Amino acid sequence: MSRSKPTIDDVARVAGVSRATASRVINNAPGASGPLRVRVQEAVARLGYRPNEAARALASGRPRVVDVIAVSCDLPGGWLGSNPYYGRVLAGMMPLLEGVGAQLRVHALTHESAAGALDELAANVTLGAVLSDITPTLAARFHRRCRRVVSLVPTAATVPAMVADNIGGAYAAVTHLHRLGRRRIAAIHGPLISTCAADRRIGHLRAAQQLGLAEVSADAAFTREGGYRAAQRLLEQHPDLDAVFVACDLMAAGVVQALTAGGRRVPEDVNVIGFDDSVAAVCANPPLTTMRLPVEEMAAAAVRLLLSGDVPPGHRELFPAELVVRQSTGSPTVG
Amino acid sequence: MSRSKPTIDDVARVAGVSRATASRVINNAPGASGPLRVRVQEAVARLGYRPNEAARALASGRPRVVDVIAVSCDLPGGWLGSNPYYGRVLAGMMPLLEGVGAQLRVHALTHESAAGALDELAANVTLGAVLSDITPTLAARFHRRCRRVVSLVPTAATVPAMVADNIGGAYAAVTHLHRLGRRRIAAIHGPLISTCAADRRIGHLRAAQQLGLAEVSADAAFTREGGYRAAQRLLEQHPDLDAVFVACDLMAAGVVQALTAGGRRVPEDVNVIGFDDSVAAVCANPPLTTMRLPVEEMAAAAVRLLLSGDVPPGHRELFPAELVVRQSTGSPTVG
DNA sequence: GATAAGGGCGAGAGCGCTCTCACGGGAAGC
DNA sequence: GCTTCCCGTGAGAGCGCTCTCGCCCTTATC
Repeated sequence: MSRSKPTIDDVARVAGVSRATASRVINNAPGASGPLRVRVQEAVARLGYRPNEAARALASGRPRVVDVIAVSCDLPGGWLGSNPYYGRVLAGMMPLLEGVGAQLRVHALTHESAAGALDELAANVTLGAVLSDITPTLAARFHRRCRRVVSLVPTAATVPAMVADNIGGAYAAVTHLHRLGRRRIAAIHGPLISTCAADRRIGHLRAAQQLGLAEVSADAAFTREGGYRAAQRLLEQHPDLDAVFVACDLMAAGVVQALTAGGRRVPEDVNVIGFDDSVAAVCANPPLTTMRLPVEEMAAAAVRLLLSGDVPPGHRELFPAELVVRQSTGSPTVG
Repeated sequence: MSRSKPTIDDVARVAGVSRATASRVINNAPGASGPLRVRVQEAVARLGYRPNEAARALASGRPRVVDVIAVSCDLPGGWLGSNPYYGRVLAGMMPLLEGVGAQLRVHALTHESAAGALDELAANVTLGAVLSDITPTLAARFHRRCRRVVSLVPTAATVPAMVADNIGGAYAAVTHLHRLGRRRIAAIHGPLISTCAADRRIGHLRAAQQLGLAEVSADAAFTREGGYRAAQRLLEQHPDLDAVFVACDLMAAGVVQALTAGGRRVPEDVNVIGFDDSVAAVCANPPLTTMRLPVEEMAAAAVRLLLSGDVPPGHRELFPAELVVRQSTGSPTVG
């Protein structure tokens, strides 16, 4: 049937060679040469042959797929739509995968469905999985079932991870505000379930203690609304605050809005510093000073480790957070 | 070997049934019943059996995978990291795919590599492909090679599409500004290569003509920087403008910043209206009035069509853009 | 000139699963 | 009590590919 897609057998027949030789040529493997190579290539071109991924995966036992897994609190995929952070993860992986002809599969799970779904996923991991958001317990469980996995957030010690220096970043952020002469520095932290948020909290507390600052803080979800409301609360309780350290840019954008709405000028009256350097930081007005996380680099490093085939348990690389100064802390820098 | 993963044969042996029956139970297919069902399920649980996706895909001839394809101008994946729009596409598809146990594969292509890569992809499309960003030519080519495809942007007429009413939305946006009493309305359009941008331009021009407005506009890339610079240019040439229609929120966030930097108050001096209702719109300060596109719904509708199995060429559904009023056009609404 | 060594090539056995088909036994119909 | 039908079950043939073998022909070695 000319209707159905050509298979490698068709190619072999047309080229007048065996299926094995056709396979060798198609995969650029040694052991076939000269005129046969050309004949096979011609046949491929003539038939418009494209290898079937599924068959290739089954026969070789190692499909070329990297899975990205995020466990979020709410709707499956809710995070992807609202938090620009995750886009950077995918963006960082893409060029590398492109290079080796691997594919990217995205899985968004809710906490309820996570346990079962993760087992299912673990059984079908091929090149490897990247955990972009997950709790330590679930990560450890996943790692127990599948070794080819790298986490992008701090988790159990055994799980290989490419993690940002959240503690150091938060510490540096608070220190920066202090250096600018701010003394009544409040903090808005993320949800406790997030290990990133927990680390940023630690960094903040450490800095506050060392600098002798009062520990003024509020908790919020990693959303703009969360930041907005937390800032309102903070403003009520501490109307004289002169700086806010916010654990995520999305929240920080809300904080700036709340401050403006509350009659404060940013940065003149109150300095704001965010975290992540996501699109929310540059879209805020004024643009946010923030701690840039090399998310793309971390994601790329995770993929590189997975592609290397050797993912030692406990392997951990720490990526520094870098201060990006924009206008929300008083710099004249303009985008 | 207890080392290697259990197969369906192992399950069948342990359960004391045939492979066929095991398959029936595992897939919830009719034709197996009573005690056998239980025995198979017990065996599955005991062995920790998980079906192999690749084998399943090969044998059934229809792997459960939906591909999302975007062709961007720059780096592979660059768009994903910088434009929150695409996250919404993925988020919209996720719940539906979850429901049917299908997977989501993401492909980010550059214009150079697109042609060849698209052919490759078209040959391996299974449940279907969603084109989230592509030129009409490439879309038509893809559709010629693979019918199971839906575009989320306006393309060639033959390609099935779930598209937003970009023309009507832009028209409504400009009309809204006019209704607020604004008369010196400028526009910032997106790149010509984007059909969405082209349609929004048409809508703007149509409204400008009907309302008797001067056609003041600038072009920019769909980025915050692009919006910022275009606004600066516009402000130089037309310092008296009192409103700006911007073809995308990301640009609009930059526009607000440029206006603020140029000493204009938003919304008092200049009204700004964006497009998309992305995270950039709510992060901007003041939050942006914008034309909300039901991106998630469009993406979901695309998936639903693909899952239905019947994707008639030329099929097209138009999704209305909805005005979301926030502060950048003077409303007192606060997030 | 005989034997060893090497490399190109094809035959064929799976990879783990789905699905068709044929079989057999119990219920229904006469 | 015999035929007919139906439904639960198992045997087995692939799905399209990779990869191991072993064959055979060529080249190197003594």
